[in-house]
Amino acid sequence: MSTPRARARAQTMEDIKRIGREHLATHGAAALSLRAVARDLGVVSSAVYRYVRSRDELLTLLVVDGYNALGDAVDEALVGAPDDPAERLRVAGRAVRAWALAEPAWYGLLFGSPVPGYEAPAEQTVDPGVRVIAALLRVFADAYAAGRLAGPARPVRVSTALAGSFANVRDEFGLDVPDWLVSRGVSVWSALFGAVSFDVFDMYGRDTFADRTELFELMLDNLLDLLGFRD
Amino acid sequence: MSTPRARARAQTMEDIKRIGREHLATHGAAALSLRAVARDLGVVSSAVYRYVRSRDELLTLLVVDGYNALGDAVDEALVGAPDDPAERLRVAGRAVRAWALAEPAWYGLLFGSPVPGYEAPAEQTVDPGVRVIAALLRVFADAYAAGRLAGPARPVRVSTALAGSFANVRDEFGLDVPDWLVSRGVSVWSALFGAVSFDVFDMYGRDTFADRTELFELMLDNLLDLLGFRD
DNA sequence: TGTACATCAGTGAACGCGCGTTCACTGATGTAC
DNA sequence: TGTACATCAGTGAACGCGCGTTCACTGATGTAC
Repeated sequence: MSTPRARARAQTMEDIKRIGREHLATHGAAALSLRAVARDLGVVSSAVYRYVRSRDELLTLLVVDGYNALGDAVDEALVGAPDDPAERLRVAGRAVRAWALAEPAWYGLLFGSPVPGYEAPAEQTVDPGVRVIAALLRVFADAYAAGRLAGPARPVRVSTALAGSFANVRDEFGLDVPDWLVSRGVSVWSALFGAVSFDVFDMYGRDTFADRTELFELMLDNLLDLLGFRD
Repeated sequence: MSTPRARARAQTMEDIKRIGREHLATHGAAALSLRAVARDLGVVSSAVYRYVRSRDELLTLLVVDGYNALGDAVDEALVGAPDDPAERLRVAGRAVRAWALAEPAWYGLLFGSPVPGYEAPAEQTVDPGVRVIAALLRVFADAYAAGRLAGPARPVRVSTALAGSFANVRDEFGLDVPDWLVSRGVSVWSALFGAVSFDVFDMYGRDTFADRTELFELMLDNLLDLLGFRD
């Protein structure tokens, strides 16, 4: 089907992205350099331009691949998970953390400080970037539909403008959940990534907590409470 | 008291740090360059070495100043805040967010992806770095002492190792609070910074939420619930 | 099946640029007597 | 108060380095007839 040339090309493309990822880890996103990638690829620097239009385009490829790798990790973890929504939420959270700890630099490219002078093009990055929150929202909606969640003691008041945003979210993801759950869901989402970032970026002191995995499990317990799971 | 020369030196030092902060904003931490700072200072590049031993030392100065600026912002906000612990927690959270939005690059230096090839020296950065969580823990302990918090429905089980870490935290900050509150407190802490990072680093889509300040207020409500505030 | 042509991967030189850091120096400011 | 010396801010040249990107090119691979 494909010619040898086409296969070689695909292989080289993969090599470039792999080397790019390695450089992310050793030198950081800001220092990602096509010349250095070319060196590791064993090729003269201008040759890389046959594959990638510019340094920024390579960054975008890595961003898109990264969101997809993370999305795959979460989706795969959920495929093997039990039906219980509480447990599925834990499984998804653990998958995010495990992936981030395995690929700290790649995670940093996606969720760390923005790379100066580079803005990820929305057309290419939004869809993959939305996969994790989409998966989480599905779990939230399932928990709600199954009557597993206790609503707020006092009604959650949301302005018309923000209620409109919440309605858009519901539409986009095809959900049927109340505003209070959207509010809690967004909180759980950002809290989850906050905990993972603190862990990956080493914001707790080096040895403050003896067992960070256990600490994360406590965080998951707390997030389940926050979402409203009845015991 | 001080000689003109000493005063000029102090002024130049401040200028260097100010310019460094500006470069953080425009070019990012990884691209912070002593030559560029010298250029903006209107001085030949080698002159900067009279003030700063190396590029990394300048980074460390900015990190320390950053933690202190954030710590000051939180402390000052709390000075003017009411006694109610719930409100104090909100005030502290808003202060963190406001500072981060006003100084996104500086915030990114402190809480974003690590700068490749640079590690902040613990001796200088730990004390200032710990100020915000110290302030939060005091609020948590006050809320607990005032009987404002509901404990967990089911007991929180913590391994001996992690319980030891929790005990160390209690000692270090002179607190008298149960393990479940340390667990929730750490969660609130990382969740708060997760929400602020999502906001500052633009991880929500550009226009997903009509009013991010209001969204953050909902997050604060949720964090208060998570901590255990009775209504 | 063989040939002529088109496509394309990779080369090597060049462009103009910026970086951190060292060093010997000049000239102004500060200090001890 | 005046002078001799020490301190120190800033200069300018140099070191060796890496960067993104363009361009004309060679030679191998693929394709149309």
